Amino acid sequence: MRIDANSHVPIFQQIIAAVHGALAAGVFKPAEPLPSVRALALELAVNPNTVQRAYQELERQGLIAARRGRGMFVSERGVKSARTRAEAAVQGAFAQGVAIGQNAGLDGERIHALYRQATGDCAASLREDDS
Amino acid sequence: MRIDANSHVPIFQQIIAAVHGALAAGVFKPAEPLPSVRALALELAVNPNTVQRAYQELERQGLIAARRGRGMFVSERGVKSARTRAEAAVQGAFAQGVAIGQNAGLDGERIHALYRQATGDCAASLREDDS
DNA sequence: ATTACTGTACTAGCTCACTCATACAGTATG
DNA sequence: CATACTGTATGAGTGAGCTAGTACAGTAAT
Repeated sequence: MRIDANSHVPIFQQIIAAVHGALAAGVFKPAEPLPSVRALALELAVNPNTVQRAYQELERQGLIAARRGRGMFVSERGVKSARTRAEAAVQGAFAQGVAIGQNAGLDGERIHALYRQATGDCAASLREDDS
Repeated sequence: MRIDANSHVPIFQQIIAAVHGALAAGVFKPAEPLPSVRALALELAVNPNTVQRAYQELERQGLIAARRGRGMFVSERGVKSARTRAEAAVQGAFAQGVAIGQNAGLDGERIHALYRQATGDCAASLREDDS
């Protein structure tokens, strides 16, 4: 997991997004443990509380469950729920794009053309893997 | 023009977005004057400086031009530029959606299905259950 | 010149969010 | 119990960003 300290996106949100993706993609299976708060904090060179904040939000979303003294575990429906959330996020992004286009007076055909361009140009949006 | 004071989006950005949309949609024509800083501030019940900040950004983007003592005017290429910007924003939103989907391991077909849903359900972009 | 409108610059205050240090609480293992 | 690991709570510090008050500057009509 990589964190961009220079990003305008808060660290804890980057962690949330990373776990979201990992869960949805099947990197973590249900009932599997996640890295401990301190271990992940050490790896990312951030404060344990920052990781805790991310985990707390993920728990609130029902993706993971905390067992005091044991660790954080992927909840039973965590993987499925993460995928559902990912789909909702994708759909939300698309809907936002459509809304912007409609607000600017673009017709449906033009908007659809932009979608085609975006799908063909999606490799450009994967510039998340820094060195 | 309507401003949501309770929104987490800064007022000046809401103004920018509104003018963007109005320009792209043809509400304002080139060389036409925009509402004065103070008039718009009064209408929106905000500080003139907040409007000024929005106008300043719009001028930096080349959409409008200020004439001291006269007012703010839509620049010659303002409308066209606004439409270009809107299209870029739409495409960016689509690309982001695709990126999220791919990161979550969704295949192209599933992503495309979500796009279809979004086009039919664009009101869903006002969802905000998680941060 | 006066008046009333335009945009602009400077600065202060204020709020909010992120991050972190520290201390507390529970579990497993010897 | 002692140790070493887990997660959790609290409060402080810091910094950034938004907003607003006030004063300055240019234009135009009376």
